[in-house]
Amino acid sequence: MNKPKDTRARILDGAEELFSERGFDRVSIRDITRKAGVNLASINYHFGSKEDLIAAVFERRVVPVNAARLAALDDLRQSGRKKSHLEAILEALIRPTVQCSFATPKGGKAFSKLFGRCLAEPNPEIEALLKRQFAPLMERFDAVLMKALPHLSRSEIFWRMRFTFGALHHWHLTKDKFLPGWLEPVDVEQQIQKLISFAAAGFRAA
Amino acid sequence: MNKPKDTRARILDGAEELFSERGFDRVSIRDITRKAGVNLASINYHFGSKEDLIAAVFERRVVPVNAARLAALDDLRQSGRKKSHLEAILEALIRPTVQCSFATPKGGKAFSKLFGRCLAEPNPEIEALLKRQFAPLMERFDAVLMKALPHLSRSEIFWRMRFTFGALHHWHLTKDKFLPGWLEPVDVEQQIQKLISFAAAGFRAA
DNA sequence: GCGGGATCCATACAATCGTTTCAAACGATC
DNA sequence: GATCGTTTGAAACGATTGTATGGATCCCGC
Repeated sequence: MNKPKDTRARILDGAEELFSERGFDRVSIRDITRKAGVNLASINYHFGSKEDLIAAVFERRVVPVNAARLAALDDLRQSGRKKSHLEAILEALIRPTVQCSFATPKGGKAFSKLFGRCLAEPNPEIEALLKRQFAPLMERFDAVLMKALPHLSRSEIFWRMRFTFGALHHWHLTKDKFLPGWLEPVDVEQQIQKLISFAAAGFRAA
Repeated sequence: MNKPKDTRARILDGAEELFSERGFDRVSIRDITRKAGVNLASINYHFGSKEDLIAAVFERRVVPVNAARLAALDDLRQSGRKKSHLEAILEALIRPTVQCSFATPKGGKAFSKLFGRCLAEPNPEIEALLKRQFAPLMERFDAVLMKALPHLSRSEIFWRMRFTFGALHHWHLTKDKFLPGWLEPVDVEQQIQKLISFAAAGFRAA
């Protein structure tokens, strides 16, 4: 068994699942190593500290998602006409996360909650991480949206962007919580579409 | 100094501020008692446990806010015509929290963050508290919205309500975070209006 | 002014936290 | 097969956590 090299990966997987369920502070080093079936000291050996493990777990998911968002934005600029559809811009923001949340058989559920949780975490290091990962992203979306909606002020776009992000964030965080029994099930595409059309209408409000 | 009776209140105030800044898990009993200038044992004496203190801090703010929401909904039904404005319904949901967030000179900032944080907390007791406080509220809003928007299915209303709540929640949580320097300042009424018009447009989306 | 319940205080407790240590086991290289 | 750096293992560290205890102090009704 116990292949030599995958200790790192097993820690990351176990940590992601536990973090997404309980948050960073309510999961101990011992919980993670127990779940991953590795030695207690291996987290500090491979990652340096718990904080650094958190950052590694976080970045493993967020970096590719944000890269996909920027790539979608680039595709939009190249292929499309001068002014992009509002819906297409919002899709570039929304689709990568929602898709990733539904995707990987085990990581999906964890990713969704993890992603939502990071935005709510009081941990100052996480906050710095967020800023680093999202500041350039937001600038790009700001610029594109200002071209698509020239009648809106920059501040107005900022707030509507924040509301949109809030809807997306809260959906991730409560993805499978507080759901009433009568609710009709939705697949990935329907969920993406619901988010896009809600946000697009919000951006188009008078 | 040290009036005899206000130890409880000083604990609640100090705890609220600290909780809202750092979250429940990153604040110790000792942090709270130190800030409140009271003895270490007084939290367990007055509240029983840290969990119970959290519940007390939470309910002190949320109960009156949710009561105000339901009262606003009642006013709407009595004074208005059979079908209520969508905007008026959303105002009943949004105004109490935003107003409370801007209101009390010191509690306002804390309330806003505290309120946003509760919705993101992994603590299972907080989750139960939330369910107890918000389940009846959501049912009432569901019913009113179904009358106001009869062409939407119940599931559709559920999701748009959740997106709206997400925008509101995220606004609370990041109220004074990640704000760019060029952003124009907004007062209470403007902020409420922005939230309402965004959400209303989302509810009216095709 | 005195008894008694409520409150406060200093301190101790057991448990758990993240991290460190150092020796043992491993894997590749020559 | 000896030797190297890398990885794992069991145990212990000091610090911090929430809570419990028992005596001092206060306040109010009699």
